[in-house]
Amino acid sequence: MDRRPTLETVAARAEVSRQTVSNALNSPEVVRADTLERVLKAVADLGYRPHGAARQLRTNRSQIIGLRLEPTADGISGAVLDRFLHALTEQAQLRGYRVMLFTAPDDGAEIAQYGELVDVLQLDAFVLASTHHGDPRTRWLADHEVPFVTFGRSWPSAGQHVAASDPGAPEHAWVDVDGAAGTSAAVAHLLALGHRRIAYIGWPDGSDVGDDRLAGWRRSMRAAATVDPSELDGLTARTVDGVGTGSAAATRLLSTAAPSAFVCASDSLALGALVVSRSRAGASGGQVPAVVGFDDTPVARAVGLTSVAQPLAEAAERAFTLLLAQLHGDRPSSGRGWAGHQVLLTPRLVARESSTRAPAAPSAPG
Amino acid sequence: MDRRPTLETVAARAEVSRQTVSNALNSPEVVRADTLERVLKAVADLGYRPHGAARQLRTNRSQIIGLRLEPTADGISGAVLDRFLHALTEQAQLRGYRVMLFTAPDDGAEIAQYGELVDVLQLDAFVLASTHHGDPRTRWLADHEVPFVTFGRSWPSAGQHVAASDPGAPEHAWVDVDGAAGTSAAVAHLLALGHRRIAYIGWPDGSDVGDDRLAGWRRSMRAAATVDPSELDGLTARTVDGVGTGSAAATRLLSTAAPSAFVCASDSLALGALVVSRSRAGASGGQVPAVVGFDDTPVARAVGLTSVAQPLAEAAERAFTLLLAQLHGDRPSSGRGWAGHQVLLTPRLVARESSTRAPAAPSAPG
DNA sequence: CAAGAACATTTGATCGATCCAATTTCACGC
DNA sequence: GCGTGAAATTGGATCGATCAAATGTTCTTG
Repeated sequence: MDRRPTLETVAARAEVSRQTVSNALNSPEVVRADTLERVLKAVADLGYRPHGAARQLRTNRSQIIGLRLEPTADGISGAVLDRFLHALTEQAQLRGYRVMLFTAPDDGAEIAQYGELVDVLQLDAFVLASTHHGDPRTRWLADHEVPFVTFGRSWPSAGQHVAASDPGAPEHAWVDVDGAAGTSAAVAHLLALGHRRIAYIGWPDGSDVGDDRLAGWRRSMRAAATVDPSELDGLTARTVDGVGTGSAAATRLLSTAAPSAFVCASDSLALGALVVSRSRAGASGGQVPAVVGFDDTPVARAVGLTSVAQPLAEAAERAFTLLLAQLHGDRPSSGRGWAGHQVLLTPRLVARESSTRAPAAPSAPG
Repeated sequence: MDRRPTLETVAARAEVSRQTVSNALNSPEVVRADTLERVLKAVADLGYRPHGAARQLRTNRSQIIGLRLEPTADGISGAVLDRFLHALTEQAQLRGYRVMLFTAPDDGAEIAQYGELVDVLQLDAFVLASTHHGDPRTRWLADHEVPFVTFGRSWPSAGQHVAASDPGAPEHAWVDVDGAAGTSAAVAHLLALGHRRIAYIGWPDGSDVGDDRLAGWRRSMRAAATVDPSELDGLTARTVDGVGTGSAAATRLLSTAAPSAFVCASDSLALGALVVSRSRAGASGGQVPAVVGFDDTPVARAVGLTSVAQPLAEAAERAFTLLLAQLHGDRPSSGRGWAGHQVLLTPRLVARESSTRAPAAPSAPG
């Protein structure tokens, strides 16, 4: 029964010292070419693999990053974080890191977990799902100088406006997807199909992400000017997320504002609108209103719903790159904070059967 | 700048030796009561936390279990593993373990990852998603004596019948959900509602899980005898998973076998059947066929689809318990293999609006 | 009250890597 | 051939815990 090889074992076989083997693996440039070759051969022959714990004990780095698994998001869009997680795991693996999971019922417990994970397992960094301004979690991490990135902007707290005059040095690194650009693209897509009265079904006021998506629709509609700006409010519905609520909102909008298309803040809402749209086809024999959702969840693919897809693989990659920069020594500059460590990605519209051409004469119903 | 406290630090403060502190934390029963108290106070005062890497270096245990993140399951049911993962993480955390993720494009790469994770990070065990008989992954793990559990039975390989005469000692520990019991419960539910002609929409032959679910429906239908056994084949549709294929199958069955209800192998198929059912209501004004899905995914909840829910939290808990047994020394017995280390859980039916009462005179349409 | 067992605590070695300083080897110019 | 500085290599100390065995303390008991 041979024990697993250690540095010492390899050293003996290559007839060099422990340290030279270590150098050959970690700083090959300081080892003479022929020695290097000999050492690497010994490593290969013995199938040597460094012992993580031993290395960690000495270097104080675990090569592990932590991620909190959110309490099962029961919306349809739970799959979003799932895909992000997958991409992140892949990225980490590719660059010599691993992802460790943990759970916590609330922010306080999450912070307690940070402490434990940093002290006991020496996790090198964390990735957080969306945070808000002044979040106790980001504060804790920053205070303890633990590198981290968030997926989702750190939105300014309610009431605090972001003005050009407010330089507000960024508090941390983040990666996010431009929701406004997404709904904007949805509007552009529908306009190109000939739609003019495009309604919006979104979430109640107060959600940063929701407000952002609404803003994109609104901006594009104003720019297109296919309806009078005063009509925009009438073309907007705001309701809690869900399929049923989506259906209700769509029904209401159809009877009060006669839109020929819906842009929705989520696939759940869109699915609700889609059901109403399609049933309308059979019932009144008229044109089926077009529907566009958000997040491109599996459901969207399944039911042929046009949806705005977040570039999750790229988000994960950029997030990890930002982490690496910190792990390699990047620190916030005193004046500008974490300026330059933010990435805003543009989502992509995936067109499917749910967004069809508009009726021939949309503004003059015959 | 104080360094973080070590055993030595605590020992000094409690005026005992290193080892006594270690004992106080790991085997309190060997430490005298008053000493114990003094030590624990010092631990609390200093906020001491053991250093994971140091412990691991000595004990050869990482207290980490590995789980491969599958390449994003793009079906609707991807959420199933997601919820299992969450429950597993929680369980592990509760019992002093952590979950580490990794990815691999295929079985070979997965095995390579095992090697790396076991050698370098000394993962204590693995949890695998469903496996088949003679799976190279389970063989590798067994050969290397790495504890593991699978979520999903190890089905006998094709062509090999499971007979009472074939003792076939179980090859490993597993936890699974009884699919047949699930579809059986669905049939019972529908029978209770007065349905007699209950059709089944499942996957093509060859999938173990699929065949199991079909068997449950078939068994219950034979037992109920509400239709002639010869009709059962006509009430069965088998198609690849998907919403569109589900719709097609439902339409076909409705015209050829006139069922009043559908039991489906997945929520995707069920969603397809549901769309057909509901449109039929409006079109022909007749009774809406009932539909039951499988997995109780978020979509089912969203659209009001009755579905069979897998007890994922319990599955995770049992899986972890089986792992712990192995981590605490359980080994396969020479004759009976891993007998006794299998858990088959019964799923639970979640009734929603999609399963309604049958027409008054189902067998005598008027 | 001494001898021996049972209990409590301490000490030194060890896990396998990296850090750091010391030492040896090498290349080059004079 | 030798001194010199740079390059290459080495050996000892160290990270912070647990193991194993030795030592010290308390409790029985004849």
